[in-house]
Amino acid sequence: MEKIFYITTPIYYVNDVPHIGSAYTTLAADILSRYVKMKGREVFFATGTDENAPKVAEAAKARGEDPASFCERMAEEFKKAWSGLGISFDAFIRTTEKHHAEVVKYLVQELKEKGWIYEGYYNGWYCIYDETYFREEEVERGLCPNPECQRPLQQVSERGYYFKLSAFEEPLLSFLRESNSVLPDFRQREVLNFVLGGLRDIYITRKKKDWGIPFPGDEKLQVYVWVDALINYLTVAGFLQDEELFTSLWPPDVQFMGKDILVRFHATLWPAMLLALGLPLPNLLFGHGFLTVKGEKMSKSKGNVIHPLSAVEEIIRFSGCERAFAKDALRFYLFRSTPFGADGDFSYEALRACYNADLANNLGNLENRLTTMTDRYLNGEVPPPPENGYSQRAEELLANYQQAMDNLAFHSAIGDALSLLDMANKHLDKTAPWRLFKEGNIQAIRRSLGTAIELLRISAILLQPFLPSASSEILSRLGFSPPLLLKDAKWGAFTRQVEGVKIKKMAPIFPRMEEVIKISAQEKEISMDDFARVDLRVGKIISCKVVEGTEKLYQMEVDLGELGKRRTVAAIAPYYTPGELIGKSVIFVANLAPAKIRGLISEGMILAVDAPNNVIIVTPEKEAPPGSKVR
RNA sequence: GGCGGUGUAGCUCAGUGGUAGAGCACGCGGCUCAUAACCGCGGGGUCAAGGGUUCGAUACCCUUCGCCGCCA
Repeated sequence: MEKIFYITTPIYYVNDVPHIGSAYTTLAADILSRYVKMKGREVFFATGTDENAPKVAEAAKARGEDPASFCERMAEEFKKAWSGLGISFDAFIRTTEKHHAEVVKYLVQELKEKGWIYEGYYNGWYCIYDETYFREEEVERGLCPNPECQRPLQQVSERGYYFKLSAFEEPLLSFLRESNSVLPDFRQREVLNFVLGGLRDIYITRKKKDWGIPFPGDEKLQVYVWVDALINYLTVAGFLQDEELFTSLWPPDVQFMGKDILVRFHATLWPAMLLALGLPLPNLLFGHGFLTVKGEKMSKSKGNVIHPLSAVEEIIRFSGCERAFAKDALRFYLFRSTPFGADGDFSYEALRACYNADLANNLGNLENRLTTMTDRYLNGEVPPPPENGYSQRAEELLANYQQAMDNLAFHSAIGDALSLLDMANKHLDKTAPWRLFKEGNIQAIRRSLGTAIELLRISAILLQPFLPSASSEILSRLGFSPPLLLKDAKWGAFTRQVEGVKIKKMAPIFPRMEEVIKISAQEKEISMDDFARVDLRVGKIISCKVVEGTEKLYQMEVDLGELGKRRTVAAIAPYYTPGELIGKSVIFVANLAPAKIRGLISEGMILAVDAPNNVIIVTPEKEAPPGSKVR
């Protein structure tokens, strides 16, 4: 039996909601998965969530939530996000699954028995916040070396266990020197340099907490989360549970990850663990780059984090395309605009440019003009592709595409597929079926459209991994039944159509995006127009009383002059008495959509300063008549 | 500090020992099947700077400067 092609993504830390970075990795895996399936091979694509870190429990407790149900909820968030992006995985592992803990304990025990784990003392520094240990030489003035942390460290000396990573330098080097063990090649060099610099044994236990996997044979300790996390790739493949599955999967064919966890973990600790266990090593580790936003690192503090699902919403909003195609557009943009492996930049401007140029003008418009002409000139009947000079060029591009895909050069594979569309557009211009129609030359029209449609058909097949829904739609509109395989992408290889199908003009799949200004408004800055939409007015509070059954809420009536009186509810009772408020002039948001608060209608909002432990009402510096505009 | 990479048209990037290319953007023209689309043409670059090798370098070597990454 042929080995099942096994693809993994890292498991994602549940403390964070799915962001564009994790989406990027998972999309890459989905793209490869679809490509391999297109080659007719069986694929197993696994992803999941990393839930055993102590911080996860802390985060849950901070929200007053039980860690288990917190993880449950977050794991669902991830699944929802992936399906919202059109990703279809074959397995989803959560490291809090019971079976995973069994696998981890079993393997740790095995490593101990084989002598790769030994007991020892850990002397050094520990950062409570980062949950990270540091060696003496890494630390200055007792502060955390992580530039974003820099908190005081604890000096620790504790008993625990080490994994003999240092024993694997030689075998690791021979693995890492293989030509395609690590990609991109520049990262392979980084990894090699790292290992050549010498490996230290790694401390693989932590003090036991009420969250995490206990260390076998020592109740006071638990397994370091990275050891636990890496083992997920074995668990999800059926290790110790489904031997048949496991033998048909192992080792992974491609393991995807961000560059940050390639060198130390996936290209070093992970293969060393496998070597120690006597298990085959992964065929390929791929460390892709990061996405920045307008050249800046994404971070919560900068407020520029892109959430993949909201990016899909934006695409829908600005183009009006269907949701399934918006999902396609996002993944297409991500892999079209940045060579896979390198760092990339995300911006809605670039997304729009890419969407319009490639998807609307090129692909979508070509499909549209071809279906229209087939409908009008040929009564909806798709002509077969004639043999001509295009077949050879199409074959060359197909070969380039395959080579690119096999090397995970998604960027250039997309380029090859798009070249076919260019050829089709040029061909139409040269042969001008609309002129042939006026001349009544139906045979020539059949040849012309037959050629262009075949180019589009092949291109749509090649684009299936990148545009799963749109490709499928295009092929269906042309009368084929997707999904088609790579072998169908040969010139004239697949002319079979759904019986008696009539091609008709349909609504554009990718309507153009026109609204540049609105898009920029989605980013950090808002335009003057956006600000002007807020109707700020001077208002005079004319009544104020506590909302029944609450301690903090006041219900007030505000006089807005020409706009009349408005009711509003505000949580300012701890800071002002009704007497202080009645008669006061305030700044009021007059065109806020009405909301119901505690069953009471609130028809606007009073502006107030959110000061530490205080709330301060904003008032005009001098008296102004109620209803005056504020700008 | 060590190692690796990179600096080419407004933007994103290809590229080769023989005096530069693509896509996007921009301008003009054509066409009308099409989503102001598509097709054609065009402007625009001392290929970071300096030196060397060579008949000849953007490409090879050295130095400097800028940026990035990995490690320490």
